[in-house]
Amino acid sequence: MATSPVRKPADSRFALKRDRMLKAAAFCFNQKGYSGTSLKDVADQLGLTDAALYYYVRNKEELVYQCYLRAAEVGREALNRAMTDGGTGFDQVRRYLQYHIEILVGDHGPVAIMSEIPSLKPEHRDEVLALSRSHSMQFEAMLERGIADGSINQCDVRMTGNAIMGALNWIPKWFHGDPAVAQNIIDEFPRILCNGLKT
Amino acid sequence: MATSPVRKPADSRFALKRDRMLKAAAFCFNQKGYSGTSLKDVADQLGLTDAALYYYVRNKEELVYQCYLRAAEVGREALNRAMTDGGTGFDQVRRYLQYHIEILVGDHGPVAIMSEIPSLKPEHRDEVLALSRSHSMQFEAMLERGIADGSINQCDVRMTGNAIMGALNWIPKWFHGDPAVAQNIIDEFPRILCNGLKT
DNA sequence: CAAAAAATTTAATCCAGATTAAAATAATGG
DNA sequence: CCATTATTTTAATCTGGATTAAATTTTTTG
Repeated sequence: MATSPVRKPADSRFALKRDRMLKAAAFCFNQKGYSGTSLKDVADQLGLTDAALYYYVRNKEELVYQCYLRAAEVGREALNRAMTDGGTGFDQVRRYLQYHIEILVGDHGPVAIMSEIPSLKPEHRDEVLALSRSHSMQFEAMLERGIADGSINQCDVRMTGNAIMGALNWIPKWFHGDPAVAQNIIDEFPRILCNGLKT
Repeated sequence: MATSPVRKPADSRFALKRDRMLKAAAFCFNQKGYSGTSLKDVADQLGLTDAALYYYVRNKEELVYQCYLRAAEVGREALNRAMTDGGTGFDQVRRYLQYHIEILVGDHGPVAIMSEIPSLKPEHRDEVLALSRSHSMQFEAMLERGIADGSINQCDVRMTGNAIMGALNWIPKWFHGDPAVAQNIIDEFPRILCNGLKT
């Protein structure tokens, strides 16, 4: 039962296809919601049959779950990059937004909005909820560091965080892949969302 | 076939119950999405049977449709009140946000987020889409007036509008009716969202 | 190339939840 | 109190779409 020695090409192809699938799913979920998209919708995007998806994922619920995990990771990475970049709290917030948005609208393909966490099965729901909360808390902490170092105005970090996250989370609802618009978002959103934070 | 003369009590009761139903539906839709909520979910909130809902509405699709119409009207009213209030563009934006948010989180009960417009049947979809676009355009026009009168910073009104609307639309995703939080949102959100607009 | 493994499809099955029709109950008006 | 209308429930039906199993095609490997 020791893991088979190599199997490089097959595995990497599997991972690649699975990735494409998750992105196709994210795209559909963002448009029509989790329950609103059928597996056929996702399969169509890939030129596959709905049944084929089961080769990559246990069931539909696991598909959202994986999408949400990926979304959480994308957010976490943006946050981490921004923190290691250093600078004032304001700088970090600004960079976090830049990084996160670049991925949301960039070639990494669509990232799922976590808008139907309640539909996940309890264990998954709890896990994703924890990830989501953790992300919010880290962002709020970042805001607080900015307030402490004087780069960000005194404010209610909880509400400010909710406002900014809302603006981010809503992007996939109106952005549909036009590269010109993507560039516009990348250029404008970090500025717009940070403007109100300056001291 | 002339409309019956009076029938006051019955009609008003019908309208009232129908209103409650729309709010219950909006609540469910905001949590679990349109396709994700069953008619039973909505009926349970009202202490009714799922079949009873058909007395008030033709079918499930019409339920969302009505919810979205109400949401559109609520937004339009907030916008109109703000405009008739007058003042600088900035003042108007600020008041619009205040009015709209007060209704979103206030006693008027939950207002549906228009997050699944694609699920509507074509005629309804087009109509709601038109209302939604009209709202966005009016809001952007308001921003432009602010820029023209010097009360709002030069900015990309399209993106700024998208950012602010996103923050608003996301509120029902994390606000679940706690009055203390509601007050907090009312107090903070208009300030937060307007802060970045000032000249 | 031939066997084995991987990937996908075809063809059922199965079920939650929407919808409907008929029956039952509640409210109202004379 | 009766008759009528309004409201709700009970009990089917019907269907889209998830899921599964078996068969088929494609790819890999020795």
